[in-house]
Amino acid sequence: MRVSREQVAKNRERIIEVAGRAFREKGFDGIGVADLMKGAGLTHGGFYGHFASKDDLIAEASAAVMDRSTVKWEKLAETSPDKALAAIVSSYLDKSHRDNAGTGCLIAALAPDIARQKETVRARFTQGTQSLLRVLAKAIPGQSEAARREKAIATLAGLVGTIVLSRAVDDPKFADEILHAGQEVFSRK
Amino acid sequence: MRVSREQVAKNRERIIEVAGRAFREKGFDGIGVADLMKGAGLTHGGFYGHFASKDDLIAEASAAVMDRSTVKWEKLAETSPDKALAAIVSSYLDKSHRDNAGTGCLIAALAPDIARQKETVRARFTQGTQSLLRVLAKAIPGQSEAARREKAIATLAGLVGTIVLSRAVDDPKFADEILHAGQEVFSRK
DNA sequence: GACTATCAATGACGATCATCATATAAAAAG
DNA sequence: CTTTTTATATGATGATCGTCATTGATAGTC
Repeated sequence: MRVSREQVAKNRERIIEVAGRAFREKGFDGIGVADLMKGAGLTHGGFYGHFASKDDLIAEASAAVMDRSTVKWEKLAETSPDKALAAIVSSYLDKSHRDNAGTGCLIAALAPDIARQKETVRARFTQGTQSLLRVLAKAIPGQSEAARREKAIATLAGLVGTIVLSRAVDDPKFADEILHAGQEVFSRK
Repeated sequence: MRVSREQVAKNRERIIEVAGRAFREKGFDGIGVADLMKGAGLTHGGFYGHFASKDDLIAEASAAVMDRSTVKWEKLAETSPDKALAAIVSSYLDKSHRDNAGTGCLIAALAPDIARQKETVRARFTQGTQSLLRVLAKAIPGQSEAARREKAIATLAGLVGTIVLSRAVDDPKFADEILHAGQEVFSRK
C-alpha cells in the first residue's frame, strides 16, 4: 500500500532513528534489516525503497547521530560559556550516558566497528568528528589555537576511552572508579 | 584421524592465537568458526572438541591477548625504569600499532563489543584491565598511590581513545594528527 | 601386537542474514 | 473520475552462521 509523501519522509527518518539507536546498542552486525524495519513499524521488504543497502543506512544513521552530538555540545557550551569544557565533560562522563549507549555518543559505542566500515561511512564519521572537535576546541580556555586543538583531540580521546572502559568492565565499583577518574583528569584545563 | 597429546594442545593454542588476531581485525562477529578453524589449519567440525562454544573461545582468546599486553608493558617498564610511562605511551601510540589492530591492544580493537559480551568474557577482560592498570600505575612517577591509580586509569582511557579515533578516521593526515596529540598530552607526567 | 579412547573430517541441521522480484493498494497527476 | 506512479507487504533467494551427529583414523594403553 502506498502512503503520502510526508509519511514516506517520516518513515525514512524513523528507520534512521531506530537504526541509530539499535546500532549503538547492539553493534552494526548485532541487528538485521528485518528487525530494524519491524522497530520502525514496517516490514522488511520496503527497506530497499529507502536505502540502497544496509551500508547506506549505516552511513546515514551514523552521520545523523554525530550531528546530534555536535548540536548537544554546542548547546552545552552556550548555556555555560565560562565553564563550557566542564559542562561537556561532566555531561559526557555521566553514569546515565555510560548506561544508555543507545542514546549516547556514536564514537564510544562503535568506534572500532567504524574503522572496519566502508569509505562512505568513515568519510561521514570523519566530518562529524571534526565538527565535534571544533566545538570542543572553542570550549577550551586560553592558549594558542594549536594548543587548544591539541587539547581538544586528547580530551575527546580521553572521554571516549573512559566511557568505553567503564562500559566494558564487569565490576560496578570499578566502572564507577573509571568514570570518576576521567571526570577528575579531563576536567582540568 | 587422531593426533598426539602435544598436537592437541598445539592445535588448541593455535586456534586461540588465530582467533585473537582475527577478532581484533574483523570483530567478534566478523569471522565465523569455520574460517577460524581453517586459519588454524583444521576443519570446522573439530571446533567443539576444543571449546564449548564460540563464546567460550571469545573468552579464552580475549584473556590471552590481555595477558600478552600486560607482559609487554611490564617488559617496557623494566627496560627503561626511569622513563617507564613514556616508553609505554610511545609504544602504544605508534603508527604501527594503529595500523595493525590484529596484533595490538584488545581494548582498542574491541572494547565496545566486549561490553556486549557474556559475563564470562567481561569478567576475564576486567581482570586483564586491572593487571594493565597495576603495571601502568607503577610506571607513573611520584605522588600518592591513589593519585597514581587515578592517573593510570585516565591515561589508559586516553591511549585507547586515541588509537580508536585514529583508526576510525578516514583522512591519513587527520589520523596522524590525532596520534601526535595523544603522544604529546599523555606523555606528560 | 591388539584394544580402546579420542581427535579431527565430513556433512547436515535449522536459524538468520542481506537482497530482491512480484503483488497490492493507495496517493498523485491528468 | 480515470490513469499512472510508487511505497509498502509478501515471499523467496542464496549465503553464511553456530552447532552437532557420525565416521574414520591413529595415539595411548594393556
